[in-house]
Amino acid sequence: MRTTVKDIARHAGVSPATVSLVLRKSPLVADVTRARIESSIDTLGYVYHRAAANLRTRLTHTVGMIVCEITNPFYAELTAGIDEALDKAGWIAFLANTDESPSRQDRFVTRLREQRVDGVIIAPAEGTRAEAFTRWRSQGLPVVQVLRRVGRRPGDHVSADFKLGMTLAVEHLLRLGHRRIAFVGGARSVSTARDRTDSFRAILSRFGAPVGPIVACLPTREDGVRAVRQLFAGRPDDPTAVICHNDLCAIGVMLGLADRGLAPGREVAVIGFDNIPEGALHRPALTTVAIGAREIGREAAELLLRRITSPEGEPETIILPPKLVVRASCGAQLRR
Amino acid sequence: MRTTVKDIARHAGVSPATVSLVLRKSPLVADVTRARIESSIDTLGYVYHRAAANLRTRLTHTVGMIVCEITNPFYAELTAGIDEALDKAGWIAFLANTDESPSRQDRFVTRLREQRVDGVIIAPAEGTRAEAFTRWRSQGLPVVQVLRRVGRRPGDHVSADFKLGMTLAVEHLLRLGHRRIAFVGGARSVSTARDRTDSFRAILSRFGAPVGPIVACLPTREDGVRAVRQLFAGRPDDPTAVICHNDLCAIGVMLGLADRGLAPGREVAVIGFDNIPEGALHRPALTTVAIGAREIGREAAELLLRRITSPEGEPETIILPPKLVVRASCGAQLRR
DNA sequence: GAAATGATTTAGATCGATACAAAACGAAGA
DNA sequence: TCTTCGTTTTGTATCGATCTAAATCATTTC
Repeated sequence: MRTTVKDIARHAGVSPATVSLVLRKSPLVADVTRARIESSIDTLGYVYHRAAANLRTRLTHTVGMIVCEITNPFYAELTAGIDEALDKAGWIAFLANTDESPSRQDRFVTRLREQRVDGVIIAPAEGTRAEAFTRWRSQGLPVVQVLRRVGRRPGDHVSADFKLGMTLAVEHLLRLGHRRIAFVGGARSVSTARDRTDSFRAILSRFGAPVGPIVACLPTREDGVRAVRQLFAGRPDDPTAVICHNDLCAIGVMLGLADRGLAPGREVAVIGFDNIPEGALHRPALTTVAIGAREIGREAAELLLRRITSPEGEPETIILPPKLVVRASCGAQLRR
Repeated sequence: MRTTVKDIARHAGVSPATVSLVLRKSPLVADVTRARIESSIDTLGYVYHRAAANLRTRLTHTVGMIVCEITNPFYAELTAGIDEALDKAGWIAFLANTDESPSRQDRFVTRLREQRVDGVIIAPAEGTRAEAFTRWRSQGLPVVQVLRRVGRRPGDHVSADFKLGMTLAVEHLLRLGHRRIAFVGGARSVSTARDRTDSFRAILSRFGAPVGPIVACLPTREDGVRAVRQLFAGRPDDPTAVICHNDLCAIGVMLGLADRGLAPGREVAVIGFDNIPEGALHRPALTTVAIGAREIGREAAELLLRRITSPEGEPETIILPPKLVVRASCGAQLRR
């Protein structure tokens, strides 16, 4: 039998209502009474039963965190950022890893709503339909999208400026003299992939440079290795530089190049996106467009908490600027 | 105003009690009635309020998952395994990332107990005191430790047989003819580190081989690089093989060796622990003692669910056998 | 046709806290 | 001494489901 507010009340010789006031740190209670009750709480080893309280207050102080792929270091970092910000505010998050399955994602959202989470942060699984978001919103569930964006309707969203990131990467390569620049990672049906592909094309054309080949690639090291085989034929018009959807493929591409006897960073420039720790220590060290995953996580958590306290506020879109981190894989040091 | 059991009861022309029976899939309800109620549930768009139900049933169908370092790919994989098994059983987990801080860990446990989780899976932060576990257990909170083990008291625990793993690694190197084998990753005050260091010593002595130097190293790539500087002096009695606490340091060691002009896999053999994806694609590919992180996660989740249903059962210790995955970094292919 | 049986359904208390309105108290002022 | 007023405390209904024991109801049996 667990100790409850009633037990404490009896022990301290007051009413349950007063105990409740103390628990909620209300200023109404006299100091002597408060002290007495607090000592009762200690001696009885009471544990606050938030779920019971929630029944009346309608706030559970919990949120859901739905991630498409927790084993990707980038998303691991994102969840760490979310967790950090929530912890600071005294909240806590359910984690659900969808592994890119929209049906798992649906199931999780249902489960989270049953638990009455106050809101959800979601990096949508590939194939999520915009309809899902309008449904959740119509059910009064605050939802913040991170990174990927589904649908056109305004909604809370935290991401990075991938267009700017791509501009930085392309400009950098053009400045280094590259004219045959390829993009690896095109075809996926998520906004973050489309953003990058589109702006890759747009920026190259804007600079009057030829738009190099675009090769589909999953965001994995393995598929990066594979993409190299598709991209390099050993002909004189092979690309001299490759921009990759993310660091995982970039690392794959570097491995694939090395397998083919092409030295990344010397014979072919490689640039990734994300700036995962692994890239900094790879040889050659990976030049990359740094997307602050932890920071995006923090911002998303803070935005969600704002939205929960004011559900009727204007939707916010927070786009953080990326930074180009120049290391060895783009050959910049070399040409100096 | 949310729809409740009462609303459904009114709509279907029955009592709330009957609706509750339908929600719990009780066989007591007549088929016609059940159908009618289910259609009411659909038309009213009812969402089950699990938290309210929990108040009576004492089971929340939630667990806590406390991880010491979510950004380590190994632990990311572990959480994916836990999440997978819980999902299958219809449960869901809170995630808390302690970043190796025992005080954060304490705070999280308190918060989880307030949420009345039915149990906790924990990879304890470095510096966790055994007293914490006895406290939690005395409070009736089922706790399963994963990997690291704190204290000597019997308790539920899922891990891998690191001693066996170390044996496999050492035997392999001895068979390849190595006599000067070093261990990188000694000093941390967690059981998984002690296990490895101790059995490193024990096994080498058992085989009558000299026990090479043991160098402290954090489980990061960076510190692996640093350890190399400490270990290799360019003298003839430098080690010819290095076994590392985990794959992250092993990769660091390989990078450090390359920086020094020593080819890992040819001039120095390197073996890690964990088998994270990154290692398979590193060049040279990393030979490693594979610890099935996802599987350990699944086992831990299943064990916790068992413990929750029978709190008085005997504590279980599940130790999964590791496997040596031979790739290029140990030079095995070379010597054939 | 009454009694017994089994299948369904339900009233009402309950889980553990909070919200609200009202009560008790003590000090100050008339 | 009696009001009045501000401070503190409390009784009771409530959140949304479940549990228990008891009430209906439809059959079957004698």
